[in-house]
Amino acid sequence: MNVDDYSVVYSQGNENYPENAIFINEISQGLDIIQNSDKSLKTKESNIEFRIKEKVVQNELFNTQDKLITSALNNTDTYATLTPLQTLPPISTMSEKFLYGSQWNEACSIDVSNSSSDRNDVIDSRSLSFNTPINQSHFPKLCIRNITLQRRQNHNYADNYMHSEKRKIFPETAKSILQDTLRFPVINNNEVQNIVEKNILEFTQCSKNKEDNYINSQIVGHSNPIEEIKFIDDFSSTKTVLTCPSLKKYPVTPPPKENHKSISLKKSNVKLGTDCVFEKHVASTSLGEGANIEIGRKSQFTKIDESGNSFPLPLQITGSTAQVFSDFNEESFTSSTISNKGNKCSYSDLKSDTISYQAVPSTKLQDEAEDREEINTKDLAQRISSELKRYSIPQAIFAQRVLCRSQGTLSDLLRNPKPWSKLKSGRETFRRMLKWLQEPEMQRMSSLRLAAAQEQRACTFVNSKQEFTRISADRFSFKNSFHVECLPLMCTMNTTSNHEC
DNA sequence: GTTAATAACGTT
DNA sequence: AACGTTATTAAC
Repeated sequence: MNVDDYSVVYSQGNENYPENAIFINEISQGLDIIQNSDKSLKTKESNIEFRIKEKVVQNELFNTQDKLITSALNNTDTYATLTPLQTLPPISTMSEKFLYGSQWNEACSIDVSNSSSDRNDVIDSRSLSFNTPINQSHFPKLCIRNITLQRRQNHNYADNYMHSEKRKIFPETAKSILQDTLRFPVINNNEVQNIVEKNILEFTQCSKNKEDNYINSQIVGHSNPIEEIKFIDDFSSTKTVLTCPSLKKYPVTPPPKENHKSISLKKSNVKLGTDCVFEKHVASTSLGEGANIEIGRKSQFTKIDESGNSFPLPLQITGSTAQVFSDFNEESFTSSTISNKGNKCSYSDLKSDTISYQAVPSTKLQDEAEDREEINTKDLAQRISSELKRYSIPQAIFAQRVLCRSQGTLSDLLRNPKPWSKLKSGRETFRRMLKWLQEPEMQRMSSLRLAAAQEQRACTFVNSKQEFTRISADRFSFKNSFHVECLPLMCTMNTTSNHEC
Protein backbone atom coordinates (compact mmCIF):
# COMPACT_ATOMS: atom_id res chain seq x y z
CA MET A 1 0.00 0.00 0.00
CA ASN A 2 1.08 3.42 -0.72
CA VAL A 3 1.43 5.73 2.18
CA ASP A 4 0.50 8.65 0.07
CA ASP A 5 -2.87 7.18 -0.48
CA TYR A 6 -3.72 6.75 3.11
CA SER A 7 -4.68 8.89 5.92
CA VAL A 8 -3.68 8.15 9.39
CA VAL A 9 -5.88 8.62 12.30
CA TYR A 10 -4.00 8.92 15.44
CA SER A 11 -5.58 8.56 18.76
CA GLN A 12 -4.04 8.28 22.08
CA GLY A 13 -4.45 8.72 25.72
CA ASN A 14 -6.98 7.71 28.20
CA GLU A 15 -7.26 8.16 31.87
CA ASN A 16 -5.12 5.18 32.55
CA TYR A 17 -2.36 6.29 30.30
CA PRO A 18 -2.18 10.02 30.32
CA GLU A 19 1.51 9.86 29.75
CA ASN A 20 0.87 8.83 26.23
CA ALA A 21 0.96 12.45 25.48
CA ILE A 22 4.65 12.72 25.35
CA PHE A 23 6.06 10.44 22.80
CA ILE A 24 7.96 11.53 19.90
CA ASN A 25 9.43 10.00 16.90
CA GLU A 26 9.74 10.22 13.22
CA ILE A 27 6.50 9.71 11.49
CA SER A 28 7.99 8.55 8.28
CA GLN A 29 9.49 5.59 10.03
CA GLY A 30 6.17 4.83 11.44
CA LEU A 31 4.54 4.86 8.11
CA ASP A 32 7.08 2.39 6.93
CA ILE A 33 6.30 0.24 9.84
CA ILE A 34 2.66 0.52 9.14
CA GLN A 35 3.23 -0.50 5.62
CA ASN A 36 5.38 -3.43 6.46
CA SER A 37 3.65 -4.70 9.47
CA ASP A 38 0.72 -6.76 10.19
CA LYS A 39 -2.41 -4.78 10.14
CA SER A 40 -3.13 -5.40 13.77
CA LEU A 41 -0.32 -4.18 15.88
CA LYS A 42 -1.05 -4.79 19.47
CA THR A 43 0.83 -3.73 22.46
CA LYS A 44 0.15 -4.27 26.08
CA GLU A 45 0.70 -0.81 27.27
CA SER A 46 -0.29 1.24 24.36
CA ASN A 47 -3.69 2.52 23.77
CA ILE A 48 -2.85 4.18 20.57
CA GLU A 49 -4.97 3.45 17.67
CA PHE A 50 -3.78 3.89 14.19
CA ARG A 51 -5.97 3.70 11.28
CA ILE A 52 -5.05 3.87 7.73
CA LYS A 53 -7.46 5.00 5.23
CA GLU A 54 -7.38 5.01 1.55
CA LYS A 55 -7.29 8.29 -0.19
CA VAL A 56 -6.99 11.33 1.84
CA VAL A 57 -9.75 13.74 1.27
CA GLN A 58 -8.80 15.98 -1.52
CA ASN A 59 -8.98 19.56 -0.64
CA GLU A 60 -7.21 22.65 -1.68
CA LEU A 61 -5.84 22.81 1.79
CA PHE A 62 -4.15 19.51 1.31
CA ASN A 63 -1.51 18.48 -1.01
CA THR A 64 -2.31 15.23 -2.64
CA GLN A 65 0.53 13.48 -0.98
CA ASP A 66 -0.35 14.78 2.39
CA LYS A 67 -1.49 12.54 5.07
CA LEU A 68 -4.26 13.63 7.25
CA ILE A 69 -3.66 13.12 10.82
CA THR A 70 -6.22 13.56 13.42
CA SER A 71 -6.41 12.63 16.97
CA ALA A 72 -9.17 11.22 18.96
CA LEU A 73 -9.66 9.99 22.42
CA ASN A 74 -9.54 6.34 22.95
CA ASN A 75 -11.01 5.09 26.12
CA THR A 76 -10.91 1.46 25.37
CA ASP A 77 -8.45 -1.00 26.71
CA THR A 78 -4.88 -0.54 25.98
CA TYR A 79 -4.02 -1.69 22.56
CA ALA A 80 -2.76 -0.52 19.29
CA THR A 81 -4.34 -1.53 16.11
CA LEU A 82 -4.03 -0.85 12.51
CA THR A 83 -7.39 -1.21 11.00
CA PRO A 84 -8.90 -0.10 7.79
CA LEU A 85 -10.73 3.08 8.34
CA GLN A 86 -14.19 4.03 7.37
CA THR A 87 -14.67 6.84 4.99
CA LEU A 88 -13.41 10.05 6.41
CA PRO A 89 -15.84 12.79 7.08
CA PRO A 90 -15.67 15.76 4.75
CA ILE A 91 -12.89 18.10 5.55
CA SER A 92 -15.26 20.86 6.45
CA THR A 93 -16.55 18.95 9.39
CA MET A 94 -13.11 18.23 10.57
CA SER A 95 -11.54 21.58 10.30
CA GLU A 96 -12.88 22.66 13.60
CA LYS A 97 -11.40 19.86 15.52
CA PHE A 98 -8.44 19.13 13.39
CA LEU A 99 -7.60 22.34 11.83
CA TYR A 100 -3.94 21.65 12.02
CA GLY A 101 -4.25 18.55 9.94
CA SER A 102 -2.64 19.61 6.76
CA GLN A 103 0.25 21.37 8.30
CA TRP A 104 1.42 18.31 10.04
CA ASN A 105 1.74 16.55 6.86
CA GLU A 106 4.75 18.34 5.67
CA ALA A 107 7.14 16.19 7.51
CA CYS A 108 5.37 14.47 10.24
CA SER A 109 5.72 10.87 10.99
CA ILE A 110 4.25 8.31 13.23
CA ASP A 111 6.11 5.60 14.88
CA VAL A 112 4.35 2.43 15.69
CA SER A 113 6.96 0.01 16.69
CA ASN A 114 5.50 -2.97 18.34
CA SER A 115 6.39 -3.12 21.95
CA SER A 116 5.19 -6.65 22.32
CA SER A 117 8.29 -7.74 20.54
CA ASP A 118 10.56 -10.23 22.18
CA ARG A 119 13.26 -7.77 22.85
CA ASN A 120 13.00 -6.41 26.28
CA ASP A 121 14.77 -3.27 25.29
CA VAL A 122 12.15 -2.42 22.80
CA ILE A 123 10.97 1.01 23.01
CA ASP A 124 7.61 2.04 23.89
CA SER A 125 5.72 2.63 20.75
CA ARG A 126 3.63 5.56 21.67
CA SER A 127 5.26 8.37 19.98
CA LEU A 128 4.50 11.26 17.83
CA SER A 129 6.57 14.06 16.57
CA PHE A 130 6.55 16.84 14.13
CA ASN A 131 9.60 18.00 12.43
CA THR A 132 7.92 20.55 10.41
CA PRO A 133 7.65 23.95 11.86
CA ILE A 134 4.05 24.66 12.39
CA ASN A 135 2.79 28.02 11.59
CA GLN A 136 1.57 29.35 14.84
CA SER A 137 -0.81 31.82 13.32
CA HIS A 138 -2.57 29.13 11.40
CA PHE A 139 -2.71 26.83 14.30
CA PRO A 140 -3.09 28.77 17.46
CA LYS A 141 -4.05 25.67 19.30
CA LEU A 142 -0.68 24.14 18.96
CA CYS A 143 1.19 25.72 21.73
CA ILE A 144 3.42 23.02 22.89
CA ARG A 145 7.02 23.27 22.16
CA ASN A 146 8.55 20.17 20.92
CA ILE A 147 9.69 17.87 23.61
CA THR A 148 11.87 15.02 22.79
CA LEU A 149 12.38 12.42 25.35
CA GLN A 150 14.89 9.79 24.76
CA ARG A 151 16.60 7.18 26.62
CA ARG A 152 19.75 5.43 25.81
CA GLN A 153 19.72 1.74 25.85
CA ASN A 154 23.02 0.19 26.49
CA HIS A 155 23.76 -3.06 24.87
CA ASN A 156 26.47 -5.07 26.31
CA TYR A 157 28.14 -6.84 23.50
CA ALA A 158 30.95 -9.25 23.69
CA ASP A 159 34.35 -8.09 24.72
CA ASN A 160 33.06 -5.49 27.10
CA TYR A 161 31.88 -3.49 24.24
CA MET A 162 29.09 -1.27 25.17
CA HIS A 163 26.91 0.39 22.69
CA SER A 164 24.70 3.20 23.60
CA GLU A 165 21.61 3.62 21.60
CA LYS A 166 19.16 6.43 21.50
CA ARG A 167 15.64 5.36 21.96
CA LYS A 168 12.40 6.77 22.88
CA ILE A 169 11.84 6.93 26.49
CA PHE A 170 9.47 4.84 28.45
CA PRO A 171 6.29 6.62 29.35
CA GLU A 172 6.86 6.18 33.03
CA THR A 173 10.24 7.75 32.70
CA ALA A 174 8.96 10.52 30.57
CA LYS A 175 6.37 11.36 33.09
CA SER A 176 8.88 11.15 35.84
CA ILE A 177 11.19 13.51 34.09
CA LEU A 178 8.48 16.00 33.49
CA GLN A 179 7.16 15.86 36.97
CA ASP A 180 10.13 15.11 39.10
CA THR A 181 13.02 16.52 37.20
CA LEU A 182 11.41 19.44 35.53
CA ARG A 183 8.85 19.96 38.22
CA PHE A 184 5.90 20.18 36.02
CA PRO A 185 2.66 19.85 37.83
CA VAL A 186 1.22 16.41 37.78
CA ILE A 187 -0.14 15.54 34.42
CA ASN A 188 -3.66 14.33 34.61
CA ASN A 189 -5.85 12.85 32.02
CA ASN A 190 -7.33 16.15 31.05
CA GLU A 191 -3.95 17.16 29.85
CA VAL A 192 -3.33 14.13 27.82
CA GLN A 193 -4.09 15.44 24.44
CA ASN A 194 -0.98 17.04 23.38
CA ILE A 195 0.49 18.09 20.19
CA VAL A 196 4.11 18.71 19.88
CA GLU A 197 5.18 21.59 17.84
CA LYS A 198 8.83 22.07 17.64
CA ASN A 199 12.23 21.05 18.77
CA ILE A 200 13.01 23.09 21.74
CA LEU A 201 13.75 20.69 24.44
CA GLU A 202 15.54 17.52 24.09
CA PHE A 203 16.23 15.10 26.78
CA THR A 204 18.81 12.56 26.53
CA GLN A 205 19.37 9.94 29.04
CA CYS A 206 22.61 8.23 29.05
CA SER A 207 24.20 5.90 31.37
CA LYS A 208 27.63 5.55 32.72
CA ASN A 209 26.70 2.26 34.12
CA LYS A 210 25.80 -0.79 32.17
CA GLU A 211 23.22 -1.78 34.66
CA ASP A 212 21.43 1.48 34.85
CA ASN A 213 19.88 3.20 31.94
CA TYR A 214 18.66 6.14 33.82
CA ILE A 215 21.54 7.66 35.60
CA ASN A 216 21.42 11.09 34.29
CA SER A 217 19.30 13.18 32.12
CA GLN A 218 20.20 16.46 30.68
CA ILE A 219 18.74 19.14 28.62
CA VAL A 220 20.41 19.94 25.40
CA GLY A 221 19.75 21.99 22.40
CA HIS A 222 17.41 24.59 23.71
CA SER A 223 17.96 28.10 22.66
CA ASN A 224 15.34 29.90 24.59
CA PRO A 225 14.31 29.48 28.12
CA ILE A 226 11.08 27.61 28.09
CA GLU A 227 8.91 28.42 30.95
CA GLU A 228 5.68 26.91 30.04
CA ILE A 229 4.20 24.23 27.99
CA LYS A 230 0.61 24.18 27.04
CA PHE A 231 -1.35 21.07 26.70
CA ILE A 232 -4.43 21.33 24.66
CA ASP A 233 -7.37 19.11 24.70
CA ASP A 234 -8.56 19.19 21.16
CA PHE A 235 -11.96 17.98 21.96
CA SER A 236 -12.96 20.04 24.84
CA SER A 237 -10.80 22.94 23.74
CA THR A 238 -9.54 23.25 27.23
CA LYS A 239 -6.11 24.53 27.77
CA THR A 240 -3.69 23.52 30.40
CA VAL A 241 -0.64 25.56 30.96
CA LEU A 242 2.18 23.93 32.72
CA THR A 243 4.90 26.14 33.90
CA CYS A 244 8.32 24.80 34.31
CA PRO A 245 10.36 26.75 36.81
CA SER A 246 13.45 24.64 36.65
CA LEU A 247 13.91 25.39 33.01
CA LYS A 248 14.65 28.93 33.92
CA LYS A 249 17.90 27.68 35.21
CA TYR A 250 19.12 27.28 31.71
CA PRO A 251 18.94 30.64 30.12
CA VAL A 252 20.85 31.17 26.99
CA THR A 253 21.75 34.69 26.29
CA PRO A 254 21.29 35.63 22.71
CA PRO A 255 24.66 36.28 21.17
CA PRO A 256 25.55 39.52 19.49
CA LYS A 257 24.11 39.67 16.06
CA GLU A 258 27.33 40.28 14.27
CA ASN A 259 28.44 36.86 15.33
CA HIS A 260 25.67 35.27 13.37
CA LYS A 261 26.53 34.29 9.93
CA SER A 262 24.32 31.87 8.22
CA ILE A 263 24.93 29.76 5.26
CA SER A 264 22.52 28.48 2.79
CA LEU A 265 23.34 25.62 0.56
CA LYS A 266 21.52 23.82 -2.10
CA LYS A 267 21.22 20.17 -1.62
CA SER A 268 22.63 19.37 -4.99
CA ASN A 269 25.70 21.23 -4.14
CA VAL A 270 26.85 19.40 -1.10
CA LYS A 271 27.54 15.97 0.03
CA LEU A 272 25.53 13.98 2.44
CA GLY A 273 26.43 14.45 5.98
CA THR A 274 27.39 17.55 7.72
CA ASP A 275 31.00 18.34 7.97
CA CYS A 276 32.60 21.15 9.60
CA VAL A 277 35.88 21.95 11.10
CA PHE A 278 36.34 22.67 14.68
CA GLU A 279 39.67 24.09 15.31
CA LYS A 280 40.00 26.71 17.92
CA HIS A 281 38.11 26.96 21.07
CA VAL A 282 36.81 30.34 20.50
CA ALA A 283 33.34 31.53 21.03
CA SER A 284 33.01 33.13 17.69
CA THR A 285 31.90 31.49 14.60
CA SER A 286 32.11 32.18 11.00
CA LEU A 287 30.30 30.12 8.53
CA GLY A 288 30.02 30.20 4.86
CA GLU A 289 29.82 27.97 1.92
CA GLY A 290 33.11 26.21 1.82
CA ALA A 291 34.46 28.84 4.07
CA ASN A 292 36.46 28.74 7.17
CA ILE A 293 34.77 27.88 10.33
CA GLU A 294 35.61 28.03 13.91
CA ILE A 295 33.26 26.67 16.46
CA GLY A 296 33.44 27.41 20.06
CA ARG A 297 33.25 24.51 22.37
CA LYS A 298 29.83 25.51 23.44
CA SER A 299 28.61 26.79 20.19
CA GLN A 300 25.29 25.79 18.97
CA PHE A 301 23.87 25.17 15.59
CA THR A 302 20.52 26.47 14.77
CA LYS A 303 18.47 25.24 11.96
CA ILE A 304 16.59 27.93 10.15
CA ASP A 305 13.76 27.06 7.95
CA GLU A 306 12.33 28.90 5.02
CA SER A 307 10.04 30.96 7.16
CA GLY A 308 12.89 32.14 9.24
CA ASN A 309 11.95 30.06 12.20
CA SER A 310 14.97 28.86 13.99
CA PHE A 311 15.44 25.94 16.20
CA PRO A 312 18.55 24.64 17.78
CA LEU A 313 20.29 21.51 16.77
CA PRO A 314 22.02 19.43 19.33
CA LEU A 315 25.66 19.94 18.89
CA GLN A 316 28.28 17.96 20.58
CA ILE A 317 31.86 18.93 20.38
CA THR A 318 34.19 16.38 21.72
CA GLY A 319 37.85 16.51 21.32
CA SER A 320 38.42 17.51 17.77
CA THR A 321 35.09 16.31 16.58
CA ALA A 322 31.97 18.29 16.42
CA GLN A 323 28.75 16.52 15.83
CA VAL A 324 25.65 18.26 14.78
CA PHE A 325 22.51 16.30 15.15
CA SER A 326 20.33 17.68 12.49
CA ASP A 327 17.48 15.60 13.67
CA PHE A 328 16.72 13.15 16.27
CA ASN A 329 16.41 9.97 14.44
CA GLU A 330 19.57 8.14 13.81
CA GLU A 331 19.16 8.18 10.10
CA SER A 332 19.67 11.84 9.78
CA PHE A 333 22.31 11.89 12.39
CA THR A 334 25.01 13.95 10.89
CA SER A 335 28.26 14.98 12.26
CA SER A 336 31.17 17.15 11.67
CA THR A 337 34.82 16.69 12.09
CA ILE A 338 38.11 18.34 12.18
CA SER A 339 41.07 18.41 10.00
CA ASN A 340 44.38 19.27 11.46
CA LYS A 341 44.84 22.62 9.95
CA GLY A 342 42.22 22.72 7.31
CA ASN A 343 39.31 24.99 7.65
CA LYS A 344 37.00 24.06 4.91
CA CYS A 345 33.58 22.85 5.62
CA SER A 346 30.32 22.14 4.03
CA TYR A 347 26.85 21.45 5.15
CA SER A 348 23.93 19.64 3.92
CA ASP A 349 20.62 18.52 5.05
CA LEU A 350 19.14 15.26 4.07
CA LYS A 351 15.64 16.43 4.05
CA SER A 352 15.26 19.84 2.68
CA ASP A 353 16.72 21.33 -0.41
CA THR A 354 17.91 24.38 1.31
CA ILE A 355 18.84 24.81 4.85
CA SER A 356 20.55 27.36 6.89
CA TYR A 357 22.68 26.87 9.88
CA GLN A 358 23.72 29.39 12.35
CA ALA A 359 26.39 28.97 14.85
CA VAL A 360 25.59 30.52 18.13
CA PRO A 361 28.36 31.42 20.48
CA SER A 362 28.21 29.99 23.89
CA THR A 363 27.29 31.74 27.02
CA LYS A 364 30.01 32.85 29.30
CA LEU A 365 28.56 30.93 32.15
CA GLN A 366 28.92 27.67 30.39
CA ASP A 367 32.47 28.31 29.42
CA GLU A 368 33.50 29.39 32.84
CA ALA A 369 31.94 26.35 34.35
CA GLU A 370 34.05 24.19 32.10
CA ASP A 371 37.18 26.08 32.70
CA ARG A 372 36.89 25.58 36.39
CA GLU A 373 36.89 21.87 36.02
CA GLU A 374 40.13 20.37 37.13
CA ILE A 375 41.54 17.39 35.42
CA ASN A 376 43.77 14.81 36.90
CA THR A 377 46.24 14.75 34.07
CA LYS A 378 48.21 11.83 35.30
CA ASP A 379 45.17 9.69 35.61
CA LEU A 380 43.83 10.90 32.32
CA ALA A 381 47.04 10.15 30.52
CA GLN A 382 46.96 6.69 31.94
CA ARG A 383 43.45 6.10 30.79
CA ILE A 384 44.07 7.44 27.35
CA SER A 385 47.14 5.28 27.00
CA SER A 386 45.26 2.16 27.88
CA GLU A 387 42.37 3.03 25.61
CA LEU A 388 44.70 3.56 22.71
CA LYS A 389 46.33 0.27 23.41
CA ARG A 390 43.05 -1.47 23.83
CA TYR A 391 41.83 -0.41 20.43
CA SER A 392 45.22 -0.41 18.81
CA ILE A 393 44.95 3.20 17.97
CA PRO A 394 48.34 4.61 17.09
CA GLN A 395 49.39 7.71 18.88
CA ALA A 396 49.83 9.52 15.64
CA ILE A 397 46.25 8.91 14.59
CA PHE A 398 44.75 9.88 17.86
CA ALA A 399 46.99 12.86 18.23
CA GLN A 400 46.22 14.14 14.82
CA ARG A 401 42.54 13.46 14.58
CA VAL A 402 41.34 13.98 18.07
CA LEU A 403 43.82 16.35 19.54
CA CYS A 404 45.17 18.06 16.47
CA ARG A 405 48.65 17.53 17.77
CA SER A 406 51.61 15.64 16.58
CA GLN A 407 52.52 12.18 17.66
CA GLY A 408 55.56 13.40 19.51
CA THR A 409 53.52 15.82 21.50
CA LEU A 410 51.04 13.21 22.51
CA SER A 411 53.72 10.79 23.46
CA ASP A 412 55.27 13.35 25.69
CA LEU A 413 51.97 14.31 27.25
CA LEU A 414 51.09 10.75 27.97
CA ARG A 415 54.42 9.90 29.46
CA ASN A 416 55.08 13.11 31.29
CA PRO A 417 51.79 14.74 32.06
CA LYS A 418 52.16 17.99 33.86
CA PRO A 419 49.94 18.64 36.82
CA TRP A 420 46.86 20.64 35.99
CA SER A 421 47.99 23.60 38.04
CA LYS A 422 51.12 24.00 36.01
CA LEU A 423 49.34 23.99 32.71
CA LYS A 424 48.34 27.05 30.79
CA SER A 425 47.11 26.71 27.27
CA GLY A 426 48.11 23.09 27.35
CA ARG A 427 45.01 22.39 29.35
CA GLU A 428 43.05 22.40 26.18
CA THR A 429 44.74 19.29 24.92
CA PHE A 430 43.90 17.43 28.07
CA ARG A 431 40.35 18.65 27.88
CA ARG A 432 40.06 17.13 24.48
CA MET A 433 41.38 13.88 25.74
CA LEU A 434 38.86 13.85 28.51
CA LYS A 435 36.05 14.73 26.20
CA TRP A 436 36.96 11.95 23.91
CA LEU A 437 37.17 9.54 26.77
CA GLN A 438 33.74 10.55 27.92
CA GLU A 439 32.15 9.95 24.59
CA PRO A 440 30.23 6.79 24.01
CA GLU A 441 32.39 4.22 22.39
CA MET A 442 30.64 4.38 19.11
CA GLN A 443 31.09 8.08 18.88
CA ARG A 444 34.72 7.86 19.77
CA MET A 445 35.33 5.54 16.93
CA SER A 446 33.30 7.53 14.53
CA SER A 447 35.28 10.57 15.51
CA LEU A 448 38.42 8.89 14.46
CA ARG A 449 36.86 7.32 11.47
CA LEU A 450 35.20 10.46 10.28
CA ALA A 451 38.42 12.29 10.53
CA ALA A 452 40.01 9.60 8.47
CA ALA A 453 37.33 9.83 5.86
CA GLN A 454 37.62 13.52 5.78
CA GLU A 455 41.32 13.31 5.41
CA GLN A 456 40.93 10.88 2.61
CA ARG A 457 38.65 13.20 0.80
CA ALA A 458 40.92 16.10 1.36
CA CYS A 459 43.61 14.18 -0.35
CA THR A 460 41.68 13.83 -3.51
CA PHE A 461 42.12 17.52 -3.69
CA VAL A 462 45.51 17.89 -2.24
CA ASN A 463 47.96 15.80 -4.12
CA SER A 464 50.84 16.23 -1.82
CA LYS A 465 49.02 14.52 0.97
CA GLN A 466 47.63 11.76 -1.10
CA GLU A 467 50.06 9.07 -0.32
CA PHE A 468 50.04 9.62 3.37
CA THR A 469 46.31 9.57 3.56
CA ARG A 470 45.90 6.53 1.47
CA ILE A 471 48.32 4.67 3.59
CA SER A 472 46.86 5.70 6.85
CA ALA A 473 43.33 5.11 5.76
CA ASP A 474 44.11 1.66 4.52
CA ARG A 475 46.06 0.58 7.45
CA PHE A 476 44.23 2.01 10.28
CA SER A 477 41.63 -0.14 11.84
CA PHE A 478 40.15 -0.43 15.24
CA LYS A 479 40.91 -3.93 16.11
CA ASN A 480 38.56 -4.31 18.97
CA SER A 481 35.69 -2.39 17.61
CA PHE A 482 33.46 -4.21 15.25
CA HIS A 483 31.29 -1.19 15.07
CA VAL A 484 33.66 0.65 12.94
CA GLU A 485 33.47 -1.99 10.37
CA CYS A 486 29.74 -2.03 10.44
CA LEU A 487 29.13 1.63 10.35
CA PRO A 488 28.69 3.16 7.00
CA LEU A 489 30.69 6.19 6.29
CA MET A 490 28.74 9.11 7.45
CA CYS A 491 30.43 11.47 5.15
CA THR A 492 30.25 10.35 1.63
CA MET A 493 31.77 12.20 -1.15
CA ASN A 494 29.62 13.79 -3.68
CA THR A 495 31.58 13.93 -6.86
CA THR A 496 29.92 17.09 -7.95
CA SER A 497 30.80 18.77 -4.74
CA ASN A 498 33.71 21.04 -4.39
CA HIS A 499 33.35 21.45 -0.70
CA GLU A 500 36.39 19.65 0.35
CA CYS A 501 37.37 19.64 3.94
C1' DG B 1 57.46 -1.29 7.89
C1' DT B 2 55.22 0.64 11.97
C1' DT B 3 55.21 2.66 16.34
C1' DA B 4 56.64 5.19 20.49
C1' DA B 5 60.09 7.83 22.65
C1' DT B 6 63.17 11.52 22.52
C1' DA B 7 66.25 15.23 21.19
C1' DA B 8 66.63 19.47 18.96
C1' DC B 9 64.51 23.37 17.82
C1' DG B 10 60.77 27.17 16.66
C1' DT B 11 57.09 30.24 18.35
C1' DT B 12 54.49 32.90 21.53
C1' DA C 1 58.65 29.05 30.43
C1' DA C 2 55.10 26.82 27.98
C1' DC C 3 53.84 24.45 24.12
C1' DG C 4 54.26 22.66 20.10
C1' DT C 5 56.75 20.55 15.64
C1' DT C 6 59.96 17.77 13.07
C1' DA C 7 63.47 14.46 12.58
C1' DT C 8 65.59 10.63 14.34
C1' DT C 9 66.03 6.35 16.46
C1' DA C 10 65.29 2.00 18.87
C1' DA C 11 62.20 -1.67 19.51
C1' DC C 12 58.91 -4.63 17.84
